[in-house]
Amino acid sequence: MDIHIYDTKRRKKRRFEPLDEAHVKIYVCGPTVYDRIHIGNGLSAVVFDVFVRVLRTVFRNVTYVRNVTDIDDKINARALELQIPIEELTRECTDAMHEDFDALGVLLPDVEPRATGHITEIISMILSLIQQGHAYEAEGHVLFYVPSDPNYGSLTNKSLEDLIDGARVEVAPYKKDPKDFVLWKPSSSELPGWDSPWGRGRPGWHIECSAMIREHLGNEIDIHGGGTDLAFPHHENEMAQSGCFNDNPDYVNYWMHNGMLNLGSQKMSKSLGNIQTVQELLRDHAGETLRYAILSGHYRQSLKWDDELIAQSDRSLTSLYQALRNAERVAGESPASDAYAHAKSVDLPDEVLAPLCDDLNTPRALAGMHEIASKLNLSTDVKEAQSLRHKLLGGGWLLGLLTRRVADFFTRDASMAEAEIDRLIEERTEAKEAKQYDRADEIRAELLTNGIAIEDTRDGTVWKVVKR
RNA sequence: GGCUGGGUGGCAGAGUGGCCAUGCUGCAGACUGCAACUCUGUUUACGCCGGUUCGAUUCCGACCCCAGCCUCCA
Repeated sequence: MDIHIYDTKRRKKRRFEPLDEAHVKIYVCGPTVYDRIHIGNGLSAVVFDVFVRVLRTVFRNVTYVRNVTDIDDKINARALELQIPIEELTRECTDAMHEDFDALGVLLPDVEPRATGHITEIISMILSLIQQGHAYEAEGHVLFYVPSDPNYGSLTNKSLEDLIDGARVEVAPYKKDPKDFVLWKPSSSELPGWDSPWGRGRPGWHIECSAMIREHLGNEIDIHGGGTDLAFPHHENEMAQSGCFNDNPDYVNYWMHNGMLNLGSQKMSKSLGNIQTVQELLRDHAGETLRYAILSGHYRQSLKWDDELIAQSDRSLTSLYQALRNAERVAGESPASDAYAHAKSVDLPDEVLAPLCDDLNTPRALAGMHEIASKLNLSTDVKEAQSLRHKLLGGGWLLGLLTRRVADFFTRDASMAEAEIDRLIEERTEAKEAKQYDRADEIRAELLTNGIAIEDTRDGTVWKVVKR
């Protein structure tokens, strides 16, 4: 099946043609680790997680690299504030990030490089850029000389004049051109630093990605992803560095940028302070619900994040699980979607895979999931029900949903002991048989007070935990 | 100001030159002792003004509004 991707640089949807069919290479910018990640970071991770799942169903061999920025002025400031070593801060934050991503159903990338592990590669890349006349040293700094790159601005369609007009950045006196940006800067003795030809210092933000891409994926890659807020200046600068280094401005074949998550009418961002951490949200909501909420909008659109979205997502997700639960009466116990981890595209439902291949249209893929679920609810034939369930779970695998066992989904966090619930249900069944409906309803009300709702099926009564 | 991307029914959110998106919610009905689950039906949609067309929410043009980027940010 063909995959189509909206390419930020070309500003249109393009059919995806890998550089090498036998090895697809994708790189995505991960977060800077100095605190708990917020749900906007989670959005980016979930989006590319689904995209990589799709790539893997179509292509045999995919290498997915997602970096961790572990050297940065904010990290230094935060470590100072907490009075802990920088390494301790970044290690703890990275662990916490893994916890949060895992709760959102995000699989690990093949490689998760850290900036601090690539200082040698960074220095050698800077040396080459200096040799080629694209960078220069000034007062212990090394700066990229923007006028040396004829393609600068081509990713985000910016003209150099516009950049100067709108410049809010402070122009350091040692810059040859106001647009020049830092590749290397000096470190004081109390800050983390590495020896370099330009003295003890640390790398700039943009060069680390250039170096890590080259180290782990080579001089040309298929896809580069990240949040749309990174397009400028981060990716533009990265493109300048890698493009000039290789003399190939198209070293990235497809640029993909996810839209921002909004809280109220504004982008959720640490600098605005309007963030919700994944950890906070997980206190009240299942990670799978948050994932559904993220996938309910198209990745390039901004997503309005609020309680209503989460509540709707929870109900919608529940209806998918309900279809699986209903199907168990026809087709037997259901596995979780993880069982489909190694499925290839031929086994996966077209209703879900086709929209995902079309620029990752997750809202339409979810519509496909609900269409399958509706058919499953109607099915009374064992074979048909099993086949539909197979499709639903296959689609669930692609989206990273339906990962829990049905029984676990409905009976998680029960406020009563299961034995007690079973006893009351049995008592109610007896009351019903004796036509003592007042007593039966009384038991049902008592269970509901404890957050337990019951459903009478033709095969007996089942229960589930509901939000009160 | 420049550069991106948007404005769709109560809410969220796809999509299409004329035919059902989908989910949630509301209402009505079936099922049920009553409910729940499920099923069926259903209510005011396509920012505004022109143009092209037999026909536009969908194509073209103008306008209004919103968000992102132009500083660190997924």
